[in-house]
Amino acid sequence: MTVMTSDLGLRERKKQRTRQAISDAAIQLFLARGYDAVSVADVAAAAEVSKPTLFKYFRSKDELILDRIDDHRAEPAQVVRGRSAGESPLDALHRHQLRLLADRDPVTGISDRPQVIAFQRLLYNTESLANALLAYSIEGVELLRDALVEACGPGPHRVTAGLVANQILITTRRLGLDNWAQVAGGRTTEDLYPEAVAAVNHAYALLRGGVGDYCG
Amino acid sequence: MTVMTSDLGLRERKKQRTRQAISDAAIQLFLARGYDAVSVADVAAAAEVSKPTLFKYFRSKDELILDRIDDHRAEPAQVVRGRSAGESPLDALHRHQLRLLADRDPVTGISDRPQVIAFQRLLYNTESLANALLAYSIEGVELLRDALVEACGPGPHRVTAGLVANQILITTRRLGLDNWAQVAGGRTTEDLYPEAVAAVNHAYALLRGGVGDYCG
DNA sequence: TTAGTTTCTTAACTGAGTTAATCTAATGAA
DNA sequence: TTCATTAGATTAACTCAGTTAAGAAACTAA
Repeated sequence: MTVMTSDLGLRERKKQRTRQAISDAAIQLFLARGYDAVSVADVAAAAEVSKPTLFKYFRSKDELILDRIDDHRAEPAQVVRGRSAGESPLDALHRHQLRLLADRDPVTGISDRPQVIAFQRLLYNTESLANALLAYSIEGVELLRDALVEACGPGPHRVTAGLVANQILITTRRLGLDNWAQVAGGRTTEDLYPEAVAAVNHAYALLRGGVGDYCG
Repeated sequence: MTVMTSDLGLRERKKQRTRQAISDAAIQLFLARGYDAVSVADVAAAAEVSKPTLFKYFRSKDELILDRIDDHRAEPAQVVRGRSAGESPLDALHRHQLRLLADRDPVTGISDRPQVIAFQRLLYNTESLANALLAYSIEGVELLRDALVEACGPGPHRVTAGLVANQILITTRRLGLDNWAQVAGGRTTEDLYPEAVAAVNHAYALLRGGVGDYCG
């Protein structure tokens, strides 16, 4: 007679709890003392597991943090593929970006939740994490390129779709970084939100119409 | 009576030779056996110095490689600042890019020198190096942004110049990566060169005129 | 309950990077 | 030339990230 508390077996539930315990201990310690001042041994001890166990759940120290970031890598490609009939890929991505902003999604760099702010500070102030995040943010280029090719063809040149995908992703990243810089500088979310919307609109206008008007 | 062999003292000359010896040993071993299969201790031994000495000359294992890459980070900003009267920043950058290509500069991804090809393979096939390279390639954004602001003003929105700088640098990187992929796939330089020129021209047309024509 | 499997711990290891004490050798002034 | 100064190197020992192997503990299914 199995207990009905969960669909998964006890073993699976324990694994989930262990993973969560490690992750929680890591975030808490990193936020309290800083990434570099905390060793993985400290995290393991706080989570009451051994070091090898920690590395069975997380591939590296970086991943203890990066795991907490919602995976947006495949999103742009999905947005392009899932757009409504008659909508252009760029319109769909633009609309999606405004949606994320309205939801105050952490990727946009706009959030007033203190935990989120502290977490982002950790991310952007730790070199190895910031580098990993940059790599992460354009990891989806090929996916987006494929989606664009599907939607619009390869374009007039072999490199077109890839270049466009790159521009879109780096622009998204920059917008997020820029908002974060403002928030880190003390701006409030309410204060910043209209500007952030305008920035997204402006960025998409740049993408669509080019930078020729600005700087020749 | 000082010997006239060099302007620098013996001590300084020895330092230069030591640095070179470490760098040479590192590249040679990495190319022969692969980055991960060679330890810094191996490099130090081959260069006949101690490990702490190695780390006095190079901050990390990565830097043993990255040190060999010509520093192009400040170049875009310099190109913009040093452009001839009447030339737009984008035109200057475009021209500069074609110049690098004509010179078969390694950054362009086009080179038929086997050493360069082997070196690039090492760079792009080693995750930590590829990540570092990505970070490196857009490290000059703020410099370029400042140069653009100087040349064209901040633009119609707070974020404009930064977004444009980002797009230019990521585009340059992508062009290089794309060329490298072709070379790595067996294309010859002569074969590829005209395409690469066309790609640069196309990329700058995209930057100038936007992607709107391609994908809405 | 037990056999079989998965997961955990312990202990010891490799490799990157650092630190402190000690030693060597280039330098420059007497 | 000589010698004190000082920059640079070495040795040895250390911290920390990440891995491996052997065995102990515990969930699962019968």
